[in-house]
Amino acid sequence: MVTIADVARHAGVSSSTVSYVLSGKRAISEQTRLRVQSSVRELGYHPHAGARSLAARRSHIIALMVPLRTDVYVPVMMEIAIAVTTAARRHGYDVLLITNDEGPDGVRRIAASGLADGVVLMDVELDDERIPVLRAQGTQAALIGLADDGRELSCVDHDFAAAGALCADHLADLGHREIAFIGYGSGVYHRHAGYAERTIAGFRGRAEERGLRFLHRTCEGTYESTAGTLARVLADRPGTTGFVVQNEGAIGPLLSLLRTSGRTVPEDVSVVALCQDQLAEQFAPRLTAVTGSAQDLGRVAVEQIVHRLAVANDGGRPADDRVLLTPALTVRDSTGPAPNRPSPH
Amino acid sequence: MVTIADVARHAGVSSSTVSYVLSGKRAISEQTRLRVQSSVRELGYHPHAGARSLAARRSHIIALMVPLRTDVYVPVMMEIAIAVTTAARRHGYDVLLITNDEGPDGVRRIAASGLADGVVLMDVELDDERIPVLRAQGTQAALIGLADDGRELSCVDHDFAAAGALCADHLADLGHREIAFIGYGSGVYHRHAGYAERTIAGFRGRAEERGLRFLHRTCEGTYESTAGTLARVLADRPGTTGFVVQNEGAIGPLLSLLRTSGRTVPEDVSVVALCQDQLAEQFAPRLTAVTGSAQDLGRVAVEQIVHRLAVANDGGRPADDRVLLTPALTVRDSTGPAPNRPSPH
DNA sequence: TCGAAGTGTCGAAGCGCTTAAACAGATGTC
DNA sequence: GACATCTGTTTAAGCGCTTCGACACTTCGA
Repeated sequence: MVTIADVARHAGVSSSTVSYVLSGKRAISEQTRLRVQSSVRELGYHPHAGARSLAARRSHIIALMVPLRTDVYVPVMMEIAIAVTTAARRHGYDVLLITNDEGPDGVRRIAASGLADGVVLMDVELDDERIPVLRAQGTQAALIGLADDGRELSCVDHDFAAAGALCADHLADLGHREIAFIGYGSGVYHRHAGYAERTIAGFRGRAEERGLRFLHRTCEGTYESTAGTLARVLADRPGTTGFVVQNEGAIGPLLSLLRTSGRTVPEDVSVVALCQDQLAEQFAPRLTAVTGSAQDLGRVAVEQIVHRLAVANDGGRPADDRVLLTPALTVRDSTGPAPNRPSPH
Repeated sequence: MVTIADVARHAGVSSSTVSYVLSGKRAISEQTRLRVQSSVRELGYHPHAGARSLAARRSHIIALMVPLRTDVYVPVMMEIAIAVTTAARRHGYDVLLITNDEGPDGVRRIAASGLADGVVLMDVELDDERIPVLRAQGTQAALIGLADDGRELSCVDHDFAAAGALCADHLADLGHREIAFIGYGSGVYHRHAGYAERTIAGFRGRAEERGLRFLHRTCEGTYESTAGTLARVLADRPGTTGFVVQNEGAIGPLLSLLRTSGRTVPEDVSVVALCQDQLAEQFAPRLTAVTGSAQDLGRVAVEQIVHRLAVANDGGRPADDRVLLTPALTVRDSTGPAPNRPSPH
């Protein structure tokens, strides 16, 4: 193993000089700096992470707590996790992966052992039991999802309300008057999952402003469930010409079922999906979709933590910070003008 | 921060005694042990990870290198990552997430800095450039996927050849004689991705033994691509009554297209999928599928590393180890006896 | 010309832990 | 009763790094 002392010897300086060259915390002459840097390269020196974290009391590790089982679409979670990792690397941090089944104790363990300098929590619930632990330990954290009580915390999330409103606007603009909102399974709403509630609230608000009639129906995302939901929608509101789908699993079945029932998209009915663009592109027809960037979510969370750590390190008290990412609607082939046939009501 | 000295003082012993109680590396009287343990609990002591890794020269961290972009179905990757994490915790390890875009340098960095004791590599290619680095650094590793040269390495993967053979057997047993194998996009085969090649080889071998005629066609997994592939298959071999699908993205479109073209599943044609059970359950009809456990993949990889570390720590030289997990076929509603109508050739 | 201020480097303490070696006391052996 | 053995505990030496304070040297202002 190559140590800082080896580098120092090789460059003919003291080890503290090598340390200062590497950290940039003190002025070092150009000449010395270059000599040290070339020794580092030549010897393939990498500082020992444990020694560093012991001496500097910072591990340069961010913990990422992912939900074990989730109703969040898994590829999106993965995208966030990878974005967190690459963003962290850009700031000189590594990412420790921990699962939610460790619960609040996991947060305690990571923080108390100095394993991580900060924590990114995914799938935060409105009243999350990990949050009091963060406060008690004084651990820097960024939450993906909005907590009930955001005091002294950093949060980032999609602006789901805006996403819902975008859907309503788009369909209203196209002249649709009867809309069905196909949401997540009922369990998600019973848990009061923030993203689900905020989306439907945003949609409802805008739909009312624009004078739309609409129905909100839950759907588990399987073929059978989607078939049942669709049948009920068409029975209750046969004049429905617009669909908003938030459950990724329901999209394929819905398109299939609409086709089978003799409705063409977008001539007879329009479909707007709340899902990532990549998924929206995979269906036929390609779906008009409202998307927020999962990558940005991860990146912003990391930047929030890095900022909090910097402030805390300078003896400051990081302020709370709440970022909502604006979603975008991309028009594709699944939405068109409302058909002219008179609405049956 | 609570240190080992605090615990020692609280329990009225020396700090080395506390250390020995915690590690179990030396005999400690029952009485002392209990006293120390209760002090640990009372003070909420967690050993400082950096100090521990510095002194013991082991970080108790396993690095997990995930592919950045992949043709592997993302939820499967996530399942593996989570299985690695939970398995690692069971053995007292944490998991550091690193992305493949760091490449071989990433492995070097992690190993040289003592950040991780071992590395799990996902999505290993037949001739992977990270492997020479592992050998050079003497880093313990487990590969998920089979490397070209497995000397002194631990590998684990699904037995994709057996999975392919299972598909052939099942369709042959049902009396099908003309089969189409819908594979991954051509890029996957050009890269000589092991799992794709081994599956098709296993399928081909068994198909020939059982006297099946078959066609292997690539498919990118989008709706358009699947439509094109299916059209060509039906044009070339109109008598095809059995389909094997390996590309997760092609399943939905294929079922849709078969229905549209007037073929019912499983009365007219049978479909076997190579995908996880959870996905197979989501379609209508529910799919007969061949599955290997992604969780086992992660668990075995961790066990391999933990074992290698234990052997290496005792001064031994870990042997190579290659585990192939046996896949299972679950019969559901998408396969049935071949129809009686005479095959047109 | 002298002291003050600035610049670049070094020495050494110490971060919290593990572990080899020493040691104290009980127990067994001849 | 002297000595070896075993058990349980402590002492102390690091592990490789960061960082404070000291120091030597240069530059500057008065």
